[in-house]
Amino acid sequence: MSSGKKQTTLGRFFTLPPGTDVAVPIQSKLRAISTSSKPIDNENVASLKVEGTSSKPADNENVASPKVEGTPVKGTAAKRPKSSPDNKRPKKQMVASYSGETSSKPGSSSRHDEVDSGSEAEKPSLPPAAGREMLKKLAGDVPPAYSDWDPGKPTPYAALVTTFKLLEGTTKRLEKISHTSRFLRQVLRLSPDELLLVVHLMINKLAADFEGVEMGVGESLLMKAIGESCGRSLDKIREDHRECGDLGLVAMKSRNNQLTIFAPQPLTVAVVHKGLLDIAKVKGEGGQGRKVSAIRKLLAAAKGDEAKFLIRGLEGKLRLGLADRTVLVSLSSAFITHERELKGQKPNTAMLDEAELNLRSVYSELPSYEIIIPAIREHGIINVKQYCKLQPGVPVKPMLAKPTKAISEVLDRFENRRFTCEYKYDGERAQIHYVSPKSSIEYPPATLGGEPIKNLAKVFSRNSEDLSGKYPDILAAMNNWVRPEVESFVLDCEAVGLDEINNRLLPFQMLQTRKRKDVALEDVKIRVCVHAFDLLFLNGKPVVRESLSDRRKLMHETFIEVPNQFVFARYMDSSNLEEITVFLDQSVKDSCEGLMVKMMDGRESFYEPSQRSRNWLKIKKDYIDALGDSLDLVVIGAYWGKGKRTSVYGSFLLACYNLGTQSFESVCNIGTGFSEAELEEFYETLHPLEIDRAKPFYDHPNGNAGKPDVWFEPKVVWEVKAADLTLSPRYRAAAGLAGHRDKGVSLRFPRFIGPRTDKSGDDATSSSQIAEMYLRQDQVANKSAAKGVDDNFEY
DNA sequence: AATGCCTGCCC
DNA sequence: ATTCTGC
DNA sequence: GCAGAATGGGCAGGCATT
Repeated sequence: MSSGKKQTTLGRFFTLPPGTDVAVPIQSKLRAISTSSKPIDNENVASLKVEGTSSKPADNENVASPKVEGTPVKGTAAKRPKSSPDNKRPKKQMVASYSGETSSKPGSSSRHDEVDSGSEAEKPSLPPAAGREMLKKLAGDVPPAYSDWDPGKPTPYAALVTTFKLLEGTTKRLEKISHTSRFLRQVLRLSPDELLLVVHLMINKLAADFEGVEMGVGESLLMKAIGESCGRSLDKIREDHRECGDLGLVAMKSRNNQLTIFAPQPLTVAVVHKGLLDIAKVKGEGGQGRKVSAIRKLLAAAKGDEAKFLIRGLEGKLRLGLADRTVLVSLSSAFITHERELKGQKPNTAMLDEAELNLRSVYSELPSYEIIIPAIREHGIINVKQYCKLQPGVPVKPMLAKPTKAISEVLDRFENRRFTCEYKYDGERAQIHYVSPKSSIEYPPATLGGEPIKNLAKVFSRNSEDLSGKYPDILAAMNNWVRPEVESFVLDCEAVGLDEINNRLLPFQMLQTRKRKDVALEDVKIRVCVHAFDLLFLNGKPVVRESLSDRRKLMHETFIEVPNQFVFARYMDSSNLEEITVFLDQSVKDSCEGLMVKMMDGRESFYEPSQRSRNWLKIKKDYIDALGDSLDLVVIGAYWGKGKRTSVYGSFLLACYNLGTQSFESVCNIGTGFSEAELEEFYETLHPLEIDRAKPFYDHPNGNAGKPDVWFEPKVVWEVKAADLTLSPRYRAAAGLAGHRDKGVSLRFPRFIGPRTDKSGDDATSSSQIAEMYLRQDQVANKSAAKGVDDNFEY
């Protein structure tokens, strides 16, 4: 199933007004292939059960191994192979035609493949034929999809929406880039001053993340607005939403059924942007009502698909298969093509590649379109590098890590390279920026119309939010650990909660209770220790293109460790499997999540997230098969899926079994780990088990909040994995047994591993086992060991 | 003033 | 966060 | 392997309701 298909897939009972082009729901087709809907209630099912309950052809790999009864703890659960590729049901052919376009051959590689293929000296070779076709399109042989508006006049919102529709019509990334680039070029040609606005609407942002502009609008308010705007009841809207899994579609449908008396003024990109900004700004008493009426006003001016994308934008999910990274590439192509066009020429492949590499590298240092776009317009995409450099005040996108399933995988990947292992701390990412008042350099403003930066101390989050107001303690202590001669720096760290009494790190759940806004130094209750692991900028110069080995050295020379305030992340440089294993174990004992593994030398160790964002590896115990907490839980409810999960269950409510009270206590929802085929299958097998209401022996809060859309007979059991067990205000599992009067236990990062067809509902993991697993955890066990009896301690 | 619901943001 | 999927 | 889109628990903060 591809994203393009999903976006246009509608619910089972939902129909659109005539003239709306929408793909046939795949589910109906897949369901026809699926045969058996026999409930899984048989106790004596042995090895062949999996086949009995699915439409899969016989396949030796699908034999579920029997499992020791009654021991659903760590690592004992039977492993169930995932469906092998040849099991997959035939996929629907995608209809992705637009103006005579022939799509490129499947399997053909693109120039991006070439660029990413990883050699140290990467000079892309010529792409194969299909790629060249695409490049020609990028270079502008095809006329714009939306006819030109008057130059200098506002960009019609309809033009953007036309592009969005084209994007929905294909799953191919190169085609998406082509459409996007073509439209951006049109904007550059006709209304260049609006390019920034357009790009912002494409990535669905109103301002830089660190400016803290919040929409304050979610599903609830949107449903209200759509209902009011179209004169339909909230219940009707909810019903539609359940059926088509997308509020944008609901809005479009509702508007199309509505008689419009006055033809509204056509929306422009600028008007929409301003409208959204105004909605975001609304605050205070009666604010929600004012937000709703502002949304209504925008909606009233929206025609057809405009309503769909307006609402999707407000919901924060455009579902275009187009996000930051693809826009970045499209933008580079648009600029170079536009620049060449002005000279009556076209860019060749090398130029396109150069432009892309340039923009990626610029964005890597200074991820702010607000600054980059005007700079490119002024200096050209080839020269812009000199003008846009990493600087304090603009948060860098952080390097991320790829999960690895075994230490041996790490060794394979980094074979013959020098690498380092660092503790992976369980806190909050903190990118610390600093410019000393004594600094001789003045940095450009971080935003359009902002002040130049002379003196600054800020903390940014993993997602570039400004956390300075949350961590006044970090900022106030900086003079303890920054050498006085330091002029400026950007430092990548993890802020971790500190238990000073026991001299340990606090669990994340504890750190989370810190206040967030405008915290005064005296009000800090949870102390924090900064664990620094990388240096991105020092004394006026970016160091992201130095090797990690050099960056680390610089970092150690520049800062002073102060116990419990500022330390360097603990690390070990070894390629020895056994030593790494020991270090991993040690990290867990020290309240960490596992290890980060990073290359030490060469290009691959640079800090360039837009070039290769997942160049680091992470290894945690629960990634390793046969390690980590595994539970067998009963499916007692489900929620309707949205977006690409429309018309199947998108997530499920799971429970454990309390042997004493003979009741099923809710543990968690689960929504990841399923293949699309499995989601289809589970809809088939669970739908017949739906019941009107919760069983009296289901223990789950009564409120509307966590109530599933449907309840089930307690028959189906699944194996589920989690990183940790946590105290829960919301779930009932082992309530009271974990040493905290009313709180139950839930799972951190739960994911689906496989069905346990050999188990019936009351064979599920029991409440007491869950309590035991919770109490056994290092952080819980060690805490009371150190502190003495401490069972009434409340988080 | 207390409670409940919603949203955004951490992981 | 974790996981799956098309390219 | 990337990029995108599904989905998790749980907290503070802000508004609405009682």
